[in-house]
Amino acid sequence: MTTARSFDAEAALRAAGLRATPGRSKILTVLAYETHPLSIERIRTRMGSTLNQVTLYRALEALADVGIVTRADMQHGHAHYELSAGRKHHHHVVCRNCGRVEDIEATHATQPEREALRRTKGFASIDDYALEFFGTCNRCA
Amino acid sequence: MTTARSFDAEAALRAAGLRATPGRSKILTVLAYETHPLSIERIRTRMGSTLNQVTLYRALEALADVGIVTRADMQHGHAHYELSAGRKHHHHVVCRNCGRVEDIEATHATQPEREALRRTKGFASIDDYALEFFGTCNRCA
DNA sequence: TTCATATATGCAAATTTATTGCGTTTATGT
DNA sequence: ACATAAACGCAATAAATTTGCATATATGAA
Repeated sequence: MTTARSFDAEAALRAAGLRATPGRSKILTVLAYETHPLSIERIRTRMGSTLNQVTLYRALEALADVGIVTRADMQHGHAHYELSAGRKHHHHVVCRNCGRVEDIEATHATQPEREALRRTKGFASIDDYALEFFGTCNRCA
Repeated sequence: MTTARSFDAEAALRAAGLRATPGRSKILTVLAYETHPLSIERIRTRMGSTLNQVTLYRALEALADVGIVTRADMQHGHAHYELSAGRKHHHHVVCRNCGRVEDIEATHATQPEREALRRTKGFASIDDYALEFFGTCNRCA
């Protein structure tokens, strides 16, 4: 399994056909130490904010396009990203009150993408899915 | 089952403790005729754009708070809303290329919220979830 | 190792999406 | 028909994201 410490950002980038620039490597290193999806703002501060805002947006878009990171929506009004490479697909539980996020393992025995594809009429392929739960965390309850 | 034609917007509003204003009723009527989540922009144009932008945002927030509508994220960079009152929980399949959306019925035998709650450590309750699939539609394939 | 070049970055500006404050209007219960 | 809390509209602002273009750099080939 890919752990935070052993994650090789540059290798992942090159394997995906992207250039291994310092900025992108730093982004991935930051994300590799996190267990939750981070907002762009957070990624920025964790990086030390050397990378230009626009570049950060573009880098995350590129990383998402090749599947190294995944974009998640926590209904907070802005995008969140997390490392997907080397991680098991998992779901998020989001506190409606304070925004706290907890990961839970994927619960499905079967691949939900397959099941979903069988049920659609107009789709040729389904390659990913996002599952978010919403509720109240213990601290807010 | 609640169909588009029979949906009583004013009754739904009052039952939820909200005032039945023309603007809100119109929003719900618009949504009732749709099978997909609509962007705020779309809702606005479908309404005939009499309602102020800010009021529209606030109305949708209020409607989402009481559960009449549901907010969905199609990874398009802005919020989408659909009527939830009277509809079965369902999922969305989103085309990454053109944005086309197709609904599919909920596939789970058990309530996923329950399963999720059992698996969390820090949550007191989970009352909703969102499941979106991403892929390529036939037309774009 | 140097070089050519597609790729990535940075800056400034613009756009899109969403929010706030506040005074006025209106739906609703009495 | 009245009082009043809830909604609304307007103007301004904030937050999130994107675009165009000039410069810099990672990478493969010579």
